[in-house]
Amino acid sequence: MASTAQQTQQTDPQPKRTAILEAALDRFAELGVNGVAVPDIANRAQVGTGTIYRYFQNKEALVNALFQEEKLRFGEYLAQTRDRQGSPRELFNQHWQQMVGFAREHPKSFRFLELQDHLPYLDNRSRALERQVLQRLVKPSRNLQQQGVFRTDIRAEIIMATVWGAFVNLMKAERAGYIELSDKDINDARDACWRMCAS
Amino acid sequence: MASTAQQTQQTDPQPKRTAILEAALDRFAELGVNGVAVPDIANRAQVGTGTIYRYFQNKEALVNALFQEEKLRFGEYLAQTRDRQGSPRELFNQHWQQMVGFAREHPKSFRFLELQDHLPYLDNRSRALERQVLQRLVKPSRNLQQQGVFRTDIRAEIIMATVWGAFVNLMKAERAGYIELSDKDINDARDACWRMCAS
Amino acid sequence: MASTAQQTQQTDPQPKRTAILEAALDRFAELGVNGVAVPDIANRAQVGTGTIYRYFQNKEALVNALFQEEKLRFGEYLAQTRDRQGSPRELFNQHWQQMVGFAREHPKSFRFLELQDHLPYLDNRSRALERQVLQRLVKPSRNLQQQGVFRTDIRAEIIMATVWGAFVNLMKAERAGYIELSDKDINDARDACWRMCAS
Amino acid sequence: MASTAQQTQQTDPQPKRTAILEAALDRFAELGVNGVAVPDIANRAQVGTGTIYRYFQNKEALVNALFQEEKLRFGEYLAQTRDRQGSPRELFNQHWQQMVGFAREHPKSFRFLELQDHLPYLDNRSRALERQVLQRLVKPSRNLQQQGVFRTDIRAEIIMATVWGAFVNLMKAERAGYIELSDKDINDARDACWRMCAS
DNA sequence: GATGAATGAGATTTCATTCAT
DNA sequence: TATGAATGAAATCTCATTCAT
Repeated sequence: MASTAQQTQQTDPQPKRTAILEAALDRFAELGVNGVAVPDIANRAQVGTGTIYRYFQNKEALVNALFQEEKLRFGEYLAQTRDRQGSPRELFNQHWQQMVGFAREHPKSFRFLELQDHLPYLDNRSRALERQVLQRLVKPSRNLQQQGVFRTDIRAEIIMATVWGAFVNLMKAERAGYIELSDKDINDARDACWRMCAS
Repeated sequence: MASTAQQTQQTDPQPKRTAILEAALDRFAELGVNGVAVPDIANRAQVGTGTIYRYFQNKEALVNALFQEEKLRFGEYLAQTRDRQGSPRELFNQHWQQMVGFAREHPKSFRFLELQDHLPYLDNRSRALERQVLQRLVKPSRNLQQQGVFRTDIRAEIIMATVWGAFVNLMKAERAGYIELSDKDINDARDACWRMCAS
Repeated sequence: MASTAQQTQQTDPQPKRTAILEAALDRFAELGVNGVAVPDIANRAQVGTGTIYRYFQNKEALVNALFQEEKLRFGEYLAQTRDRQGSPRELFNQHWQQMVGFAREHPKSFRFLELQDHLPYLDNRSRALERQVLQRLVKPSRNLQQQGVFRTDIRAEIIMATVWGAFVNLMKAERAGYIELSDKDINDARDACWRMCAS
Repeated sequence: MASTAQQTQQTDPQPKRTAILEAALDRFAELGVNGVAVPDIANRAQVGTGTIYRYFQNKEALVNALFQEEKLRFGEYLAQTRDRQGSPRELFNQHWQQMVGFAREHPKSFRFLELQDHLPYLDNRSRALERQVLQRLVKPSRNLQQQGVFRTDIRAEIIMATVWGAFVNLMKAERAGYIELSDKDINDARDACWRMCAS
């Protein structure tokens, strides 16, 4: 694709910033935010310690910037153009597949975003963004309710929180080594969630 | 019950240890394990800092001990004698209510156990215990499957992880201020989960 | 003297705090507040670095505490019981001698207090205390004015600031190696200051 | 004068150097030498950070260069052509007015030069220059002594240090907010100093 | 010459842990 | 056994200086 070709030609305008965020994601996903020292991130990013403080006011600001970038990346991933055709059931499956796809293709991002507790240091912008991305997940539920496909005796927010929680916990249990997830398992869970919502 | 009466008369054989664990839960639930300094725990427990190290080898051991105590408390809560009579649906509802009850009656315990990421420092014992308690949640699913009440085309572990994840995420979203949960919402989610599992 | 004997028997209730303040005065007097790192103070005080932060919230608080202790010490030095007899001129000379005595007996204290610019980091308490000690120097001027000994066509504050400034600058010039001060020089300056004020 | 007219037409041969020194004086006067980071000076001077190091070997060299420039400026200010006529008293008053004028017209310069402690980093050239400028203040005292106007029973250096110290301390107390100085106060102090010296 | 992003040594500060009492 | 003052290793962060452009 032309756009891809162009992208590869475009040079990152802030390669160090990018390297820092990548390194931070890498370490945070593995050890948690508090398990990683700033110089460790600098090392992995092949950057001086002080450089991190040129791009981010302090460690907390770095965490929030990373959180926001990854939440946005996640939001964009979910919004990827996809076949708008198909039955509601097929659309639901596509949605689910999108969630799986993100967790599989961006495992560090997923671990950092969803498997850790950031409440103690997230700033308002981060929390607003998280809310906003969650709202994007609520919308399809609401649409399906209006189409009479999803039950209407339950709030769309609750449907979303339930499905999303189910999904995240599957990933969490796999990550902790408590279960192994085959493709069938994931599809089974998907179908169970459909049953949960369908009228 | 006599045993209960006795228990209340029994003096705690290790009151300091208990005070430390209580204080630790209190602070950990609010600020996360890494947000709390050991002397802070000692202060809140009305105990010398060094005393903590008489009962626990180090901070990590304290975290693991607390995790295990609370997981056990949670397991026992779930196992509380209840009406074994009733339809499968009623039993499921009782189960769900048990989960809600724990989260409501022991909010600190719930936050600490379920809303934080402990993977980086949990030891084998803690992880084995978590597994074990999760298994207790799997069993009812398996039973209901064997009775033909739950669908059998999906593994009991997956059912459990899904329902449990749905529940935890509701609590998480409430804690983060992203949704407000009425009793109806919680019951709606319960019924949705039932639909998910029932054959 | 009995009081002295008692003092030597009294043990300092906070020997570490005292050692830290002593070490800090020592280094600050020589290199200025910004020329000294906290671990240097700790080393000289034979104390762990962290110990300093048990007694003082941060470096700035240490500077302010030291400033206040030394200002007080200076104030007390000036207030030392002395011969209340004697002519105004003799009293003035005693006053001057007191100032000389402090600068000579507590050279580090004098350098730290008077030859450095603390404005950028002094807190309100420190500034209030400095004001207060300066007021103690204003009072004798005012008294002598009321007795008709000092001229009254000039504000007591101005007299004080002038005499005190003259004295401090003599010490400063000596410290910088720009002049050498004999006893005669110091007495000459004293007499000059007397002429300045006397009616 | 022709030379002055030319000077105003001449473009500064080193405008960046001048901008750096101006910016440094500005910041140093306010925050002290150690309170100002080199890049801050560069920003205010509208100059790249590295540029500072083209004109000055390091920060200490910059401080010394600035100190010397300002001391010279002060020396020149004092030497400004003035009415050589007039009684000794009038000459003394003119001298005093010169000091006041410098402090009022070049407050940053005055604060930097006189209200801060530079001893720890002044180099030999700076200290020699300071001595030299002070000598210029000593000379008039010596002259007046030789004319029999000033008392001769006190060294000219002592007279000078005393008068100068009195003056500086008035300014310092005003700067610290400890006193407010009216024109009358300043003139009163001047007259007091005259009395100090006059035979 | 001029720049300013990048650097890393070094400063400040925290906190898990120890140990004398 | 219990204490909590003391510790210093390690974390966070700053800033004088360099160097590729």
